[in-house]
Parts: sequence; structure tokens; C-alpha cells
Amino acid sequence: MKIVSWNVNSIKARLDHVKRYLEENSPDVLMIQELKGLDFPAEEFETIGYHTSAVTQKAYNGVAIISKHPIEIILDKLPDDDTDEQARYIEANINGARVINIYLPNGNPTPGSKYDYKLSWMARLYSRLKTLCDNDTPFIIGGDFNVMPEDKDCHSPKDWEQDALFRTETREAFRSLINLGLTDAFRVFNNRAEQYSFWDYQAGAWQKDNGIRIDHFLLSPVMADKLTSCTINKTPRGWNKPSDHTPIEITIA
DNA sequence: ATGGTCGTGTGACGA
Repeated sequence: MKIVSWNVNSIKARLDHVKRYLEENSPDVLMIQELKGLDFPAEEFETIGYHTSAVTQKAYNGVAIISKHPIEIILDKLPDDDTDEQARYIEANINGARVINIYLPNGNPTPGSKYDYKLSWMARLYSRLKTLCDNDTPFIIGGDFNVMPEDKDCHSPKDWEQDALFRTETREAFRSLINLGLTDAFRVFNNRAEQYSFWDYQAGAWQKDNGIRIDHFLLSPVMADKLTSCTINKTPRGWNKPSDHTPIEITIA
């Protein structure tokens, strides 16, 4: 089973990109983030043989699952804060597997309320994933984590020291997820530095390959045992009018 | 380089 995560930076602006990606790569499950609008064009995917489920809001955020197999929604928001209206979390059973798609808050600038929200969101995510671990529910979580786990996930760590995607507290919170027993799928197969999933639109970042690795798949132990590949597919970042992110792809036996 | 680029929705803000 091929499962992919991709921050598309607006589904309206990237509809043709997503359809082209599906046609050329035929994933079983495509998780997308940053839909950036209330409307989700479900029929566009249904007519080419995919089920969909989306969690949206006006203008910002938004996550969706596009799947060849039926989608049984388990949760459409991260538990433990009823006042949180941001569309960043969707959890489902697909083809016998628990699958979670997240758009973790960016958190800049730091310090400030946005960074506080990011850290509290990560604490709530830890709590949810711990519950799944405690209940022996195998799962795959993918998405835009807005976290660089290590120095080698950017070009110049010094430039990022105060950034919400790299601050010590952020990486500690990410490691606490790993320490639940989860596997960073990409690092099973590729331990090289500067393997990026995002390049800013500004200052020729793509042309200079000045990117960051912030899109991830984490797998619980039973799922990690079934993992057979994980790659970052840079091709869609080179298309015309691209998203600033590119897809990360895993294969599960 | 005290800039630079996108997208939403048509302002100002978010990334």
C-alpha cells in the first residue's frame, strides 16, 4: 500500500497538480494539507476512482484524505481543547490501517501566542498518540509537522535557532513523539543531510536547494515492521506554479 | 539585500 503526504498550499490553486500526481503515481492514499478554503472539490476525485474526506475552514489550514479504499472517519479534530476551531487533524481507518493526517501549527513568531499554541497542540498530539500506543492500535501518522527534527534537516542551523520550526522546545516535543516508540520513516532508508521536503518561494530557495525537511511519516512499531520504502519525490516541486512543499511517499507491505 | 514570493478574498495576514 502506497501512502503519500503533501502540503499543497491551496487545493483550489493546486487542483490540476494533485490530479496529475494521482494519475502519474497512483497512490492508495494521498493525505493533503493547507487546503486554504471551505470548499473541497470531492467530485473531482470521485470521478477518477477515489474516496475523499476533508476537514476545512475559511481561508486557512484544512486537511483531506484521498483514498482508493473507503474511509471510516474516527476523529476530525485533535482532542482536549473544545475551543480549538483550526482544521488541522483527521484520523481514519483505511483498508484495516489507522491513518492520521496532520497540519501541525507553524508557530512563528517566537516567543508569542502562536508559538504557545504550537507547543500546546504538540502536547495534545502526544496525548492522542500515547492513547493509541497504550491501546495497541497500530497507526501511521503523516503530514506537515512544521518541525525540523535535527540540524541536518536544514542548511544552516544557526539561521534557524529562534525559529518555531527548529527551536529546542519544538525538537524536544518532536522527540517525545519518537520516544513513544515511533519510527521516522524517512530516516530508516536515508541518513544523509539536507534531504528537503520544503523550499521557500522567496530568494531562489528551490534553485539553490536551500530547503528544510518538515514533512514526515511516523509509524508505530507494528507498522514500522511493514515499512518497505520512504522517499521524498522532488518532481512536483519543479512543476509550473508549484506548492512550496513536495510529496513524501511510503510503501507498507 | 531591514528585501524577497505566494494564497486567500478583496484587508491584512499567514507561511
